[in-house]
Formats: sequence, C-alpha cells, structure tokens
Amino acid sequence: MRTAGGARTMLTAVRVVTWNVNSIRARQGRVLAWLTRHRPDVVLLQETKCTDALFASEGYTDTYEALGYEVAYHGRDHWNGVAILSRVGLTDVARGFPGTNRPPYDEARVIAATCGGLRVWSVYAPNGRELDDPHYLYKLVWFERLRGAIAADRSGTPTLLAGDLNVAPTDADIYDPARWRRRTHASPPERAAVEALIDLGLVDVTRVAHPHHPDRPGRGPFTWWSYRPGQFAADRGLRIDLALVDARVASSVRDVWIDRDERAAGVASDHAPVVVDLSLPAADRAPGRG
DNA sequence: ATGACCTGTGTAACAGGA
Repeated sequence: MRTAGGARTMLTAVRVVTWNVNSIRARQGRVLAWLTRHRPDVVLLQETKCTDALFASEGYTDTYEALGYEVAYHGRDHWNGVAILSRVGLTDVARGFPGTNRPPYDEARVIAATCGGLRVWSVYAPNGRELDDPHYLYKLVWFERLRGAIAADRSGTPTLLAGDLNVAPTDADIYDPARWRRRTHASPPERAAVEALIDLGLVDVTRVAHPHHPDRPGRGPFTWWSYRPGQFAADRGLRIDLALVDARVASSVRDVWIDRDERAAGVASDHAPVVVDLSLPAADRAPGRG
C-alpha cells in the first residue's frame, strides 16, 4: 500500500493481467507459476478451452482459491472459454451478452465482474478466419454486441475491458502489414469495430505506454507470435491482446508491460500476458483484503 | 513462393487458431 505524496489520498497498487492461455489444461503449470511469481490481483483469462465442470473440478478452482483468489468462469465446451480470478473481491458476475444468445452468440467469449472497485471484462473475440468466411461477419456483429453490452453497463464502476480482441488496431501493431493487408485482424471493418469500442470513452493503455517497440521504431510491441519456428525469435508478431480502460482508470495507470519472457518459455501459450499496474484510490476498492 | 506449430477431439486425421 502506498500513499500519494501531496494529496493524502490513500492509493493501493492493483495489478491486473490479461492472458490468452490457449488451454488451461495445457497451461495450468505455467499459470500457477506465473501467479506465484507476479502476484496479480485480478486475472483475466481467455481460451481456457474447458467446460465450467472442468474449471470447477479438482486442480483448478480449488488451487486458485488456495492462492487467495475468488473465481468466476464461463466455458461451454472445448472451444473458447473465459474466466476471472480476483483477490480483491469478485461480485456481480455477468456471462455472455445481455438478452438472447442464440448460436453462435452463445459461445463463451465474455465474462464481466466487479473486482476491487473495477468493472472488469475478460473477452475473447472471434477469429474471423477469412474475409469471405461467414465467421468474419459473425466477428463484426459480435463486436457490435460487445459494444452494446459495455454501453448498457450501468454499474457506474470504473471500467477495464481486456482480452484477445483478435484485431490489430493499426499497421504499427503488425510485424509485416503488407502481408496482412487482405487477411482478418487487419481489415478496416474490424479496426472500425475496435474504434467504436474506444469511442465509448476508453483508452488503449498499451499504446499509450508503449508508442513503439524499443528496437523497431514505428512497430509493435506485440502480444502474439505464431508457434511456427522462428516467428517469436524474429519478433514477427501482432498486438491483438488489448486493455481498454475508461478515463477514471486511465489516470490510475502506473505501468503497462508485456511479459515476453513467458512467451519465450517452453510449453508457452502463443499469447503473452499483458499486465496493467494501477494505483487506485483505496476507497474504490472492495473491503476485506488483508 | 509456401510452410513450418499447437491444442483438442471418437488417438487419427482433422478443426481451429491467427
């Protein structure tokens, strides 16, 4: 716990991480090691690739609880799947979108909760596959529904939306923009969909904290690298894992960092954790944390 | 130029990823 110098306002460090783990079963060892090493307060997971039943079973929820976390999850089958772990309180959980969710909108891609004075959303956008694939149109409508859900949220709580948005917002977020010009993740409608989210009053905090890759002016930093040989080593990646926060949260951001060391490890996810370190007014936080 | 890999599933090729 820290106090601000002049302002006498009690501030508390809150670490939030978003991480597409590409299967919680395949990644559980790495996830537990990461939690132990970095002690995040709020963990937004995507692509857990497991059912609620498996997440509730021995070795997952009980293990996180033993580390001090409350747990909320949303998974229907062996695809997609999102979850939130929090050791600063976890209430008002919402799964999926408001209203009817006929297939494919019943896929487990969204979970929200209130944690430590933040309304956090863990989201996993559809991939899109190809520009002429029906899945691409689904992706665009899915973003409209996400925008509607954020706009309709009446919690009044400062908002932090993070996850795998499967869109590189600008050409600077792609190692080789020309190569991706006619592919999903870079198309103008997808970028417009992310811009529409941001237009709700959100800030892409990674871009603010890291205007450029330290070694590649005008490029990166990235959060995803293909598993194919040489891609990570050559830093041929995309920035598709984003953290979008409203103005109240933006003013509390102390640091944003991408854990490339985790991506470099053996049996790693193809996505790196993206960490947002905040200093929140203590009054905004849920009571009960020792 | 293209593909290379990883995870899950009816454990053998596939679907899906990005």
